Amino acid sequence: MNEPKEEKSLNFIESMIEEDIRNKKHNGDVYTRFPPEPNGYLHIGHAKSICLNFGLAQKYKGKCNLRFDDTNPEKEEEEYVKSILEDVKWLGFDWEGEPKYASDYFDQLYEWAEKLIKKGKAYIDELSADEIAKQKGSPTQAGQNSPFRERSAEENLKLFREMKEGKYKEGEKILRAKIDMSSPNMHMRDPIMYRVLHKSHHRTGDKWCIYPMYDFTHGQSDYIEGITHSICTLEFEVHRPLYDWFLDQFIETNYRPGQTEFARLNMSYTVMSKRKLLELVEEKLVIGWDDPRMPTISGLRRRGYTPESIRNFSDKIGVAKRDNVIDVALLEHSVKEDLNKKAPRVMAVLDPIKVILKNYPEGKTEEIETINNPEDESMGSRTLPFSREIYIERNDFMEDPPNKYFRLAPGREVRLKSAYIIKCEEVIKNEKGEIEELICSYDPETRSGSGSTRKVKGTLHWVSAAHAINAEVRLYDRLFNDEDPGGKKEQDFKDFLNPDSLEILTGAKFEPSLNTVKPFENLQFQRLGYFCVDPDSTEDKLVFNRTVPLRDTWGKRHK
RNA sequence: UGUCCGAUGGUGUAAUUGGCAACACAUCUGAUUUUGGUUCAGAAGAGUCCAGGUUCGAGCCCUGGUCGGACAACCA
Repeated sequence: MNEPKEEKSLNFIESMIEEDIRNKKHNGDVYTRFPPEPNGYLHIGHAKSICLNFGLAQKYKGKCNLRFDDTNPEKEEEEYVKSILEDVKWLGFDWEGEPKYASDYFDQLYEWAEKLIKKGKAYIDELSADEIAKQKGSPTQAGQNSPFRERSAEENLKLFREMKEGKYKEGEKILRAKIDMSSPNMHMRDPIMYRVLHKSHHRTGDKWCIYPMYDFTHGQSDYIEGITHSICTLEFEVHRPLYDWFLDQFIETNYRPGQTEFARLNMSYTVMSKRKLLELVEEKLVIGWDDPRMPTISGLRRRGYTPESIRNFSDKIGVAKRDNVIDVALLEHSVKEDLNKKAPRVMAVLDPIKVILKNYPEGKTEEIETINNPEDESMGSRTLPFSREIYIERNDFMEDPPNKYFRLAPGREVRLKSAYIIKCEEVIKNEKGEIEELICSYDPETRSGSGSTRKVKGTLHWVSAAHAINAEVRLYDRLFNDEDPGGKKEQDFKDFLNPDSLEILTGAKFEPSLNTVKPFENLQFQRLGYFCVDPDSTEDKLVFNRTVPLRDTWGKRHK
C-alpha cells in the first residue's frame, strides 16, 4: 500500500495560485515565464527562479515560457543567449514553444507608445540625463515637471517618429510617460519609455535606433504571451504600480497578468551579481564563466553538480519574501545526497606513498572483485589488479599515531579495501628523514570474500603501483574567505578572494578502469570525496575536479 | 524625512478556521559499517523584534513603536 505522502505546506506563491484557481481567475490557468536578460551567464540564483517558474507550471499543469529580456543592445550578446538556453535545458526544463524574445515585440510596443502619445499620456523630453535626474526629486522630495511636458500630442508624435527614423543623437530626446512628478513612488515620476540608442541589436540588427525600457516592455510582453503569474524578485516590488499602469493603458479585456515578488537567493561565501561575476571573468581571476569555483550553472556543472541536486536544493531553500542567506553547506549536502546514490566508487590515491608487501610473490597479479556502489547493487562490480607494490594515501600512515587513529602505523594492521589485511613491518626513510616507503606483510588468509572473519579497525583505499594510471586532480575550496564578500560598503569584494581556492595535484594514482571515463562523469573516490571528469581532459591526460569532499568526522576533530 | 516590503533556533523554511512552535541544513552523542562515507537512534538549540489590546487561548487578529531591506540608471 502506498503511504499517503506527507502534505508539504505551500509557499506563499502556491497559496496565491491555488486561490486563483479556486476563484477561476484566468480560467484556472497557470502560465509563468523565466525572463533573463542575455547579458551574462546564469547562476544558482537564477536556478531558484527557473525551478520556481517551471516548477509551478508543472505542478499546476500550466505552461512556462523562456523569454529573453533583450531591450538593451549595449550589454546583450548572442553568446549569453546560447549559454542560457543550454543551462535551462541542462537543469531539466523545457519551455513552451520556441524561446521568446522581448525584441519580437518591438513593433507592437512601438505602436502602443504612439497610442499613449496620442492619448496625451506620453511626451518627448529634451532635457539631458543630468537635468532629468535633478528634476526628478528624491525619495523624500517631490520632482518638478519638465518644461517639455505640455507639448501637443501632434508635436510629440512627430518628434517620436523622428526619433525612430534616426534624426536624433543618443541622449538628445527621450519618450516619457506622463504620470505624476510628485508621486511618492519614484518609478511613477514620468518614467522613461524609449531612449535613442544607435546600437546594433543581436537579433533585430539595425532596424531600430530607439529601444524600449524594461518598464515599458515587461508587463506588455507578459500580456502578449498570455502570462498569468509574472514572478520576479523583490527589487521590482516598487515597479509594480508602473507595471499595472502601463497595462491599464492598453488592456481592453478581462485578462491581465499580475506581478508577484519573492526574495532572491543569497549564498554564503560567494557573490551573486552578474556584474561581479563578470568582473571576475574579465579580470581573469577565474578561468571563465564556467570555472568550477563560480556559482554559475555552468560552473556548478563543471564542478560535478547534477541537475537533480540543484533542483532538490532549490526545493529545500523554499520561497518567501524575506532577505535570506543560504548556507553553502546546504548546496553541498544536496549534491552529496544525490551522488551518494549515483556515483560509482573507485580507487584513487591523491598523495601516494608506496607500500611493499614483502611476503607477496614478485611478479604475481591477482584480479580482485569489488562492488561499484554499496548503495545500489544494480551498479554491479568490477575487478582491480592487486600486486606486490601498491600505493596508499600518505596521511593513512603515521609513525606516531594519536589515540583512536585506526589507520596504518608501525606494527599495526589495516585492511586494504576488498583485498587483504596488511601489517606495517618497517618504515624506509631517505637521508632527509622523509618516509619513502613502507615494508608490510600481508595475511593471505584474509582475502575479501574468502570467508575470513578477522576484523581490523581501519580499511584503506589503495592502487596497485604497476597498474596505476596518472591524472591531474583539481581541488577546490570556497572562492572567498568572507561569508559576505559582496556586502561590504568600504571594501572591494575581490579583496576577499581566497588565494587557496584551487589546488592542483599532479602525482595522484588511479585504478586502471578509469581510463575509459568521459567528461562530466561523476565518481566517488573512495574515502575522499566526489569527483568528476573535467572537460579539459584529453586522451593522454585526464583531469578530475573535486566536487565536494566526503564528510570527515575524523579529520574535523584532528585539524 | 517619503513610498513599498519584511522580522520565527546558528541558517533556511513551516505552523491553511486563533489551539502543545515543526521540518531540513549545520552542531554534538551513540550504534552499525571491509568507505572515520552511507544508514539508524538520540541530544542540544527558538517561546516567534518590542509594548499594549482583543480572546478561555495570539507566531497568527488590532494599535503603536523598533530594527532591517528596496526605490532617485536614457540598466534589467
